[in-house]
Amino acid sequence: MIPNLPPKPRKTPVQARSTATVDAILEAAARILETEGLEGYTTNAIAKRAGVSIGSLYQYFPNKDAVTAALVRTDSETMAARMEEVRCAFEGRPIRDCIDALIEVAVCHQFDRPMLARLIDLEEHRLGQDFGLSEAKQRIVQVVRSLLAQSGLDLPFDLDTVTQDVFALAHGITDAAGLNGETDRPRLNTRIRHAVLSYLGVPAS
Amino acid sequence: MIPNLPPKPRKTPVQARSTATVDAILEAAARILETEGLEGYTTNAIAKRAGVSIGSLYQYFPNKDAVTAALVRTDSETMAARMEEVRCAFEGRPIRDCIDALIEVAVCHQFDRPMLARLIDLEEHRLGQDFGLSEAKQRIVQVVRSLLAQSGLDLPFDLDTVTQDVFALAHGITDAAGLNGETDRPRLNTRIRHAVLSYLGVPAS
DNA sequence: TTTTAATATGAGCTATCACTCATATTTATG
DNA sequence: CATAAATATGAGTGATAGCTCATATTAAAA
Repeated sequence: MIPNLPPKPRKTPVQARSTATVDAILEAAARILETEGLEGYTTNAIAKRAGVSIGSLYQYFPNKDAVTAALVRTDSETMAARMEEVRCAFEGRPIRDCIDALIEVAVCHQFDRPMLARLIDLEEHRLGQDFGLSEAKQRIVQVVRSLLAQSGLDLPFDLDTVTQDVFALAHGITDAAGLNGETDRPRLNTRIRHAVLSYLGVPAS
Repeated sequence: MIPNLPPKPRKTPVQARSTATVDAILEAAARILETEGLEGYTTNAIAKRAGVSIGSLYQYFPNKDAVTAALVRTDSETMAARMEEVRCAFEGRPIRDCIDALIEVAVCHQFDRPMLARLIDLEEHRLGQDFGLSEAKQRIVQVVRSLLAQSGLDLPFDLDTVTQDVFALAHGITDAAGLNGETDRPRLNTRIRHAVLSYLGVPAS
């Protein structure tokens, strides 16, 4: 008899079509962020581009931020999975090769849709620790952290700092390149590899 | 008799009090972006925090974007002026020292108000080439570009690429540190200096 | 002082956005 | 088939944002 104040969490899709609806919504959300930016990023626009009614959207997401959070989470988990996969595949092989492959993954993730990556990043920080966004991000960081820990390299700063900085500088270079309209991904990879390896103090090949 | 379709450009302040009004508006805009983010960044909120009526705001800015553009321009011009000043002051002295000082300026600009810097950056790109924002940014880049050109260093890539990447990686590291809540600026300077110098191939001291 | 220009005000208009709900349709279940 | 559960719909609602305008106040000009 207690008036359910927050009936927030909505239905979880059980049939195939509702799963498709949710997928379409997230895909549409990403495309709108990418092409229209935050200005055009409205729930009505998302539903429309998804080919779904606005009512359907709110049957699976309690509010707009929940859509964004789901988008962020999907994005992070995809990234985490790819990074872990690479780490696993390069077990035992030279660190340089693994770093190369990880850079490839990170760049691929951010460089093809620079505006989307940028806005997802922004929203991720705005939504903060709510919505439990950070788990996947932790996994991503952990891949690189453990790689560096096992590398035997003489790091210029403590492990966590180096991990963070390597991510940050790669992210910064990719972001600038993407917004600058560059399209040559191998070249970008080369530059980032140079920045990362020289930061880490790995001697040039 | 032509119906002035775009009566957009508003009054330019001539008296002292109106100049103060404009300044208050821009200062309020910055503070709101910093503390409330884009959510709370409304013209009514800006006017309120500036201690000014909403009508006054629209007497000097044709629309909201014009306020943002003015904020971005002010920000860029301040940065450009400081960079040029440093460049001038370090004429003839070792490149390493000049780079250090430039990093100091850049970090100071971004690290103390990370959220503001981030959102200004975002809005700068959204407003694009309209509003003539890019002039100051060009000046900023030119300072580093010319420094590198005269350095005699054997750069790892072409001059423009290196200039862009050095900015981008410093920006990325600072951004991450700021959002991470770090407060130790000297330490951050050290890390960025390491990243920049090793990217440039300057031998460790 | 009188007149004119500059500046300031804020209630209110319009558009739009996040979100609801009553209803309809589709799928699963017995 | 009949019944119930899941899913889909979209017009409509309340709130708020950007912005206007008629009016008031202050400062400069004559």
